Amino acid sequence: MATKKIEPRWLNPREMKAWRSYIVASRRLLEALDADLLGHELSMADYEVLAQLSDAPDRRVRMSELAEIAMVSKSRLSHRMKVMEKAGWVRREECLEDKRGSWAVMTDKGWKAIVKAAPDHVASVRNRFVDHLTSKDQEDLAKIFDRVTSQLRDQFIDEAMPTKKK
Amino acid sequence: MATKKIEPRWLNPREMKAWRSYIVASRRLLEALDADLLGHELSMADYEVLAQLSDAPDRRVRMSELAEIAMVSKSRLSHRMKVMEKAGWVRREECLEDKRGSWAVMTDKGWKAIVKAAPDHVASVRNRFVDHLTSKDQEDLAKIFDRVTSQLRDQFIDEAMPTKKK
DNA sequence: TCGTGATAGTTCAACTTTCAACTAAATCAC
DNA sequence: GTGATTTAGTTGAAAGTTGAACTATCACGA
Repeated sequence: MATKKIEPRWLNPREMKAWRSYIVASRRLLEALDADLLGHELSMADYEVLAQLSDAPDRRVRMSELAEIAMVSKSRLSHRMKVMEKAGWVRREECLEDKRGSWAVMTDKGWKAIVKAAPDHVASVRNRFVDHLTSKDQEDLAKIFDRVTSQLRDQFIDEAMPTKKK
Repeated sequence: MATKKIEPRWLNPREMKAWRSYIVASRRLLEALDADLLGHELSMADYEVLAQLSDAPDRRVRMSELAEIAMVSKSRLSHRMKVMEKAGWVRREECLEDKRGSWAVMTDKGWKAIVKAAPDHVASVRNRFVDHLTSKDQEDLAKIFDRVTSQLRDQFIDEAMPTKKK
């Protein structure tokens, strides 16, 4: 790999400000949201898993897909499912269509847990974040971050297929 | 504690979109930035610690302050410092002014490591994030997230001192 | 100057996450 | 069909993180 030395383009003050404001707020925000969920014995990541599961048809999703939509690794999901299974919130069922696979299924107890946690979590998201944004802010923000996400996806595709050009 | 049952104010579609766009992009972004730093044997959190240390006068900061500005817990910092000390990037020195305390000091080797990592990290922050924002986006974003941070701080103060009103 | 409480920092144990190795089943190429 | 690859998911060990308990020191008031 040829390593041409390129003078780095440092961030100008405006760029730096945006980046730092974002990163600082994000860390503190996630921290606060996690703390707010503590009373329900949930982390943000576990909440996300349960929320996605509760949204799915019949409250059942294939493990791989759940990992994908809840944005956790398969391994991590596997471990967390074991814990949440012990808590009685979820259950795993074998998949008949694909015998390698399995279904993550939400139990009634899990449903009750997420239904109980959701109002507090939403209140927390409001208090800590959403209610401090104007409608315009919300729209701007969605636009910006959608752009960031789609760019990340494109870059990921590029990196995964280094032979394909562009 | 009186638990008055309040009908939760769910997020409307605009609010939900903003929140989800933000949370999805943030997770993916942090993931990508972390992956980009892997080549330098650094995580974002460790990078932050070293960056803050390298910015300090004489590249030395008291442990508590370093934990504060790098946004990690004291316990976590203590553990990471042990690792980074083993790597030869930092060193701890006893504090003469306050014998309970200690200084985190960056070594020459640590300085070289951060100087080597920084251009790649900045490029990564650009590629993944900053370069996809217009100047206006950057300004909007900084304003929004500064607001979020200061609100979080106010809430934290409120929670820490529940007797004080407002 | 004593004692009480706060602060600085580390450590231990419990828990969580990661990464690589693994099993088993599906799919593909010929 | 059959061998090679890919995919689904789990596991175990190593590494990382958390939170509480702990030591040592400092700071303050009586």
